[in-house]
Amino acid sequence: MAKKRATLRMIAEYAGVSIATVSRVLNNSRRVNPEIARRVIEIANRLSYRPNEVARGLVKGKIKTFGIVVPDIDNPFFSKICKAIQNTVRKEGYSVFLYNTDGKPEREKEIIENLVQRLIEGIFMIAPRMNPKEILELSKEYGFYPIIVDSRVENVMLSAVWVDNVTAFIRATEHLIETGHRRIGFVAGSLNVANSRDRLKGYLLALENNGIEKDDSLIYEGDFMISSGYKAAEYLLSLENPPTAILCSNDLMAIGVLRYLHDKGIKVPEQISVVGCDDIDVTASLYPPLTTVKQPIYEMGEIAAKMMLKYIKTGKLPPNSILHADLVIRDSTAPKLSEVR
Amino acid sequence: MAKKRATLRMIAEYAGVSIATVSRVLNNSRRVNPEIARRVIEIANRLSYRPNEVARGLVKGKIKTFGIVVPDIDNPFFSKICKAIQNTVRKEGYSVFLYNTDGKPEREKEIIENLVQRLIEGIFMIAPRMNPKEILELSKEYGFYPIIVDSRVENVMLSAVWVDNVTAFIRATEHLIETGHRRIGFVAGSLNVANSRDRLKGYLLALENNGIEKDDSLIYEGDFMISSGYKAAEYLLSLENPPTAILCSNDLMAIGVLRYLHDKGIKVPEQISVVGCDDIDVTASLYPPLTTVKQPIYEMGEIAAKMMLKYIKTGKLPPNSILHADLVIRDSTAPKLSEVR
DNA sequence: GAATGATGGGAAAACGTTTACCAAGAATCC
DNA sequence: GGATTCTTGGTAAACGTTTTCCCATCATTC
Repeated sequence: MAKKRATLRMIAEYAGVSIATVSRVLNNSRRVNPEIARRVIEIANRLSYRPNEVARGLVKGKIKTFGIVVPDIDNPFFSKICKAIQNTVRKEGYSVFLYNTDGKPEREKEIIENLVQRLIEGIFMIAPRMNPKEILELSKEYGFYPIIVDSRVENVMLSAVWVDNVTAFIRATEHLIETGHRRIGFVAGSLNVANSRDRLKGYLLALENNGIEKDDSLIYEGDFMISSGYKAAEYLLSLENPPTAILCSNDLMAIGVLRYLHDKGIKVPEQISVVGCDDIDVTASLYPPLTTVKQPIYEMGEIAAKMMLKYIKTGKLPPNSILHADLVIRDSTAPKLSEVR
Repeated sequence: MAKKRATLRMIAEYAGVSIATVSRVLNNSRRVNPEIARRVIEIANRLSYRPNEVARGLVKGKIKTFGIVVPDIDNPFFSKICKAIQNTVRKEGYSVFLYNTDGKPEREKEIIENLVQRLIEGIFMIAPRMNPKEILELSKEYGFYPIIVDSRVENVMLSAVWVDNVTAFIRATEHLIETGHRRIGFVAGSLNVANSRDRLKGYLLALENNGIEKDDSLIYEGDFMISSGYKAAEYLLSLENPPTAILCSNDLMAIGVLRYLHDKGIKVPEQISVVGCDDIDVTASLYPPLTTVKQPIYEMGEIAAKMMLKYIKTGKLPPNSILHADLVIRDSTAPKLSEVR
């Protein structure tokens, strides 16, 4: 059973040298006699020595690890970001702690405190609920380095990567307007999330630019889950004057919308157009394939990871990175019914 | 900037007592004078003291953390398991390291070594590629406690939770047979995964039980991703005598199959029936809603986590847990075309 | 050939905890 | 009232590293 793990001490004893020498050989942090080095390495291999990262962490005051704080790992958008981060930092020998907040702001602080106790070097805050200032303050108080992912931060000394959601949603809305729609339903995500507000803003700006009066009854606040898309569609179609197109703040809610429309036998895009956002993997395989705002998901995670790594190496705050999202037009949007007639 | 974090030492100094006393108060590991205790706690709060988990880990020889090793965190099936594990162990104060293997067996060993260096208490191996015996050996050599999730293990002293895939796929296949299908295509997952082999076995047993001769050309080995489902459908429909139903080893591949059928204008279920497996969230919202083998995904993760926690507490190997998977019949299956005529 | 410098090794402190052991006083027992 | 046990606080070792300092040796320089 579980033999005792090899330690520097053991190796030192076998090799007849001091612990310091062994450490130096194994980290080659200083030149040592090649003959001794050879012997030490040989013994270390024989004992299949693995350094105790915890002990190392204690003396270094930090451990080669980052934290990832994410609202919902079960959301394919977030899981892809996590995958990108994980894949990227792994190459530099970093591990990651994963924490789910279930979108609860109070959990975020709790988690950060926990992570700091573990001497992590940095924290990826994915779509955080806390506002940037609070995060900045905590980062100073506790001494960790935060990177904000998928959330706009301005006028705060914080590194972040996000996509320009306002422009993207102007584009998406205009696509609908161009194809003749004037009553466009909007299914927002939780409005305490900056992205949701930006997407809504893009939608409203596009309406304004095109001289369409905004109608609050066409705006529904969901929570990014399939079920809330379903409810949103139910609500929007129950209006006296229902929309001819529905723009959703993410694909999951768009899937819920499609589901409701299928259930009611309403044809997409013939009777109503639907647009999503994210372009998660299933989106292209839905029926009909969904027109959606394609977010550079993997890229966003990768960039965030690289920013983190760069900061660790140089100690310099990397500049923010603002990504662009394209609209990809598939088969869920078409000219408004009346135009077709 | 980043003030010095409070340590036991600092508290001890302020309170005019020894470090040991402070430690005892904060962990209330031994009775101390209530007056002193009060003072210590008060000071600890004032300095917003957080114990250094790394130092604690070093002396205890372990850190309150588990590792999760998963083939692909971006697969909704796995991400839900991870979420369940995370949610469950969190309540007992445990954190988790997350590692993606991309399904590469050599990465598994590498990751395990890395985790062990970090003094984790246990590792969740989700759908591992390594075989159980190897895992058992490693666990003894390195001294960690493994739990196998979503993979059958028999005749090996290892705790595991999995679902009875053979029975589930007998049921799924028989559903198809009952509705009149005799040429049933099978889209397998990678056959180096035990689950894939079990599902195939269930399919073959059902055919045998019903006197249907097996036809190897109807079996296609995919890799669990949407794209391979698409390719599988392409292949199966190119056969001289194509199947009238397609049974898939997971939902993602079934989505790919549906996608291909839509592209070719083949109606589901009128012209061909499709069955998936997993019942991931989108499944019910596809068009048509997919008939699928519903896996108790969250439950599996939760049970695994509870087994782990129990082991940590009692030191006793919990017995394996074999879960049942139900077929949920939705709209993607129907009597074979010829029966309808 | 003495002074200087470079090299390579070891001793020990440090990181922040937990905990075994010790000591002194209080409480209990007969 | 003396012996024993209990209580409660402190001292210091231990966990496994890294790293600073020091020292001995040897080479180099004038």
